[in-house]
Amino acid sequence: MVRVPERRYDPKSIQERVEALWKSKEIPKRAGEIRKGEKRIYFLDGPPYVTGSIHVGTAWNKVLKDLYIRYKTMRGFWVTRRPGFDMHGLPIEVKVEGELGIKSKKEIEEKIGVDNFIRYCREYSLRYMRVNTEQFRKLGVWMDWENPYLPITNEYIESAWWTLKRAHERGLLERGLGVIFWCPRCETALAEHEVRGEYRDVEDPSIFIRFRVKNESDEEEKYLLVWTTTPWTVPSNLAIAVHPEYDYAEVEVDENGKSVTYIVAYPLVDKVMGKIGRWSYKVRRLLKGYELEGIEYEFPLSSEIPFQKDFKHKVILGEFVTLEEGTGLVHIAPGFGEEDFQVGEKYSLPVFCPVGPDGKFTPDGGKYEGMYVKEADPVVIEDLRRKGALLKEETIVHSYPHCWRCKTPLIFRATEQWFLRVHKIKEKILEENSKKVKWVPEWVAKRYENGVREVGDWCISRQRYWGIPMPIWVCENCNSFEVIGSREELERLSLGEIPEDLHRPWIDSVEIKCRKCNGRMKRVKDVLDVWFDSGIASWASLGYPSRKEEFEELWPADFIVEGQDQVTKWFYSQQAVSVIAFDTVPYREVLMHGFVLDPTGEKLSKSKMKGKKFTPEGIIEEFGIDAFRFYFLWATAPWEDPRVDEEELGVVYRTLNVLWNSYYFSASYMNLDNYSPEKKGKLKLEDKWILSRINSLKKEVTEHMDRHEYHKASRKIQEFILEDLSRWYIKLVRSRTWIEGEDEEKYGAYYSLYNVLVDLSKLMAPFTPYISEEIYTSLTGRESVHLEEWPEVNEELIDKKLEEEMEICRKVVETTVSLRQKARIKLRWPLRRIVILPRGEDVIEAIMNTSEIIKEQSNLKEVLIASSKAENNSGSKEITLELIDGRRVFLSKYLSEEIDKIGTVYLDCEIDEELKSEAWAREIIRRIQEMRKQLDLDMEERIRCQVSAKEEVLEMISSRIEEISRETRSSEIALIEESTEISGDLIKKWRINNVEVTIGISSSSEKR
RNA sequence: GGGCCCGUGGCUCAGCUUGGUUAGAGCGCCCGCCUGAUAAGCGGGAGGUCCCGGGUUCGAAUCCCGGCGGGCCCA
Repeated sequence: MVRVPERRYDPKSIQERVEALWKSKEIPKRAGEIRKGEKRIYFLDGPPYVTGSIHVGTAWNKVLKDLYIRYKTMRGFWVTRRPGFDMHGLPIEVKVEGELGIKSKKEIEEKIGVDNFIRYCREYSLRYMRVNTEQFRKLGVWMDWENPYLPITNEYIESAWWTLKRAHERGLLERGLGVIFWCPRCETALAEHEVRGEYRDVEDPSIFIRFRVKNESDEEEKYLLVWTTTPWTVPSNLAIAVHPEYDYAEVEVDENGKSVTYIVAYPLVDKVMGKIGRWSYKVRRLLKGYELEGIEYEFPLSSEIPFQKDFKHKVILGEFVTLEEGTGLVHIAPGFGEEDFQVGEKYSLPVFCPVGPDGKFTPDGGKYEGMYVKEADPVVIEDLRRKGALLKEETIVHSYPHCWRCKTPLIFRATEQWFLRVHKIKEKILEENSKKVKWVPEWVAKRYENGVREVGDWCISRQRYWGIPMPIWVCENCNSFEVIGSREELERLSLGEIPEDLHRPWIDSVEIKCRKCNGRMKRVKDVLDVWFDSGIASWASLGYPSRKEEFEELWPADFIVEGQDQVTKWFYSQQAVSVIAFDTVPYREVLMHGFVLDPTGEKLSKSKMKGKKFTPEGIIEEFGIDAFRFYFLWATAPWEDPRVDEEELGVVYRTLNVLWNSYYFSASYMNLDNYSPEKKGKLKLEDKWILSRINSLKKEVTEHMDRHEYHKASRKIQEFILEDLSRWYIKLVRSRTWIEGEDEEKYGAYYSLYNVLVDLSKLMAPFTPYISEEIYTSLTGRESVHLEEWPEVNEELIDKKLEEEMEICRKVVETTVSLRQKARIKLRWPLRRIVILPRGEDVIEAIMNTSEIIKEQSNLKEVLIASSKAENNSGSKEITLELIDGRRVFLSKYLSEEIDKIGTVYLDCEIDEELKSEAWAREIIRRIQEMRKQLDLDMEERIRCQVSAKEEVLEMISSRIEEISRETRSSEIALIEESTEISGDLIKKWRINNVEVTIGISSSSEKR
């Protein structure tokens, strides 16, 4: 039997009840297992980083995943629902440093101890993993929270080792000196992708300096002009690069009576000479860049830097030189710039790098020893000024990379690192990707390909602690190295015991014997880039290669979904390592989602709109979990950027409220009549219509779901709830639900409502798991909607013609009601008729089929169809219409309106005595009902009424006493002369159409 | 600077693929209505340079080109 629901939509109470049900019956667990043995879908969760609380964007991300898992499960698939977390790396280290109150890497080793530090990191990451898990749970996300994959386990670490060994075996792992991003605070290398998105505007010095060309007579002063924004790199300058094919000019200037020549790229002459304040100048001659090659120049800081004293500085050639900024001559410091390094290699320049890991000048830095690079800037500038080399000093605001966690401006620095030689497999990545991966939306594929073409080799080593230790052992003696692929392999080669935990510092003490020279091999101190952790997730989370079965059954992943920032990150890192390990890509379909914006359209993280309001908890507190979920799935296409909008959240809430009201309405009457859904009763036109509509809806929603058009699916659902179910169908069947006793037509309505609500709760289950569960279980008495199958479309019930006819019917009713409004005749007042002059045959048929509905909904006595307008009466207040049955109808007082594609509606506005009396009866009934409500009477309770008004009114209603009693459940209605005192539990004076009416009602003890 | 996406009433968005009625909803505003789903619901009205400028076309919000503004990514 159908239970009576709570009167009001109260998300919190629904959530509590439903949670309790899920818990007691272990529904989430069973939903995960219910499809065991069916076709599998390998869904792979992109691991969120476990710092602090989740934000709205993270919440949306998980809701999208949950929606997919629930939907596919309902469709009959056995979906993997294992969550993952990213737990290693700098972000955690930085947080832990904060908690421990330390500021540098040195303090970790000296004050805290690496072993303690690692324990803290583990504890911290597990703590936040639990925090985040709770937050995800509270979104109704059903993943296997008991069993997440964690990259800090030995099994996962071994998986990474195996992958790295594969890379080595295939010649894709190399040790090399390279100039890379370096964070002087964290004292570690950073990879390109860690720097992406971390550019921000900063103010830096911008200086023009001159280097005097050697071997010229004292008379002739000739200078090479250079521009830089990093003065601290000037002490390390070893060369100046020019583009071989560009034109360079020798520009002559008079300086204090002396002729001085500057060499500048010809197209930049005006700009540069202006910049350095040499307004009057002559271009003496033009040279090609290659003609400048080999020119020696004097280095102004050679007395400050011992290394520079005897070094011969020369002009070299480089294709990378551009004319976009500067002078067209580029200052080269091979220790501090990527291009500098590469061109330096070509010219066999030494990699002079007098800056330590902490960003301070080393003893090689001579005068600058001990200074932090940024502190050295003004000192260098001053020195250059003193030597007459500085021509212009100003500052510029430009975008400059920062450390993604501690926000320190990065420097470039030459160090020895380990690289994955991605450039060797780029083509393979792109080829496999285009062959095997489906991108949603399609255009992301283009974005992805552009991104992959841009990437360079991947520096995977980090000079830190909390990470997967690189499984590389280097011989102290011969410098050869060995890559270890598993714990078992390490055990075989080790000279001692292997620690239980494979993390630093314990693993560092393991030594192995060199195969080449029998020397001792020690592990490199580095840990792996944390992006490597997540990159291998598709197999590491399955325990491969330690465990093989799951991998063989599931891999590659069928579906992943992440934010647009992951296009060149996780979407890429996965493909890169997968091609290294398996020669192919690790997933088949990928949905990219957007970024949540604040109400002003700004990125949430940048948002000034702080406070609880825009946290997931804040929104859920106010609107409930279902509204939160539905809102984000409804507001925009997944791949677009939704703005958090309180009003729109309110709209979604109201939609769910209307659904609840519709359900309450249905369930309370079904309960009253002890209805059971086997009783199909007799289906009327509107019943067939709503059953057709729900089946059409199932079809549409399914199609949208399969295309990941969740916004379209949810909008269709919303439209159905509001337009079809609540605003139309329930209005139509209301009167049938009031019938007492056994009634076939009433059961027809119940049957339709029941089936519609059951199907609807299934369609909505992935979107709004709580309200769907509540509706489904209390209607059906079954265990859970989340153990059910996705509703199948019953094609036989779809009647498109009927749906179209109902559309016409609704338009006619709408128009009639609108005409009433113009005529200022309330809907409560019955009118004689409308006449419709239709556009076509289909309209005639539609109107004939739905005329009962039109009559009832527009409160009319008859609906007539005309074939034509009679002549001569256009423009006048009267009209004569030819009806299709040959009769004629004359309207003396009417209003009309044309409906697009349907025809013209004429509303007869004439009110005769009979209509008037009926109208008055309705007015009185309405007031009595209102008073019953005020007395909070039971629906069944009977009353006694007294009505007093002027005689004219009493007369009008006297013939309708029976009708009034029936509608108001009155055992007695007394009409009382005006000015006579009346009695009752409640007495009220009403003004009806400007007439005073007094009504008194009392509850009569006798019941039905 | 480059790639991709977006730009439609005050606000949030449909429509654009495949050019063709008078450009639609919702929210908000104003005015009404209905009501035993009722601390809800419904209707009507006002409100638009469809970002700007060119082009193609009989006809452009829609297709093409060039700008401007926003988002993500890359430099």
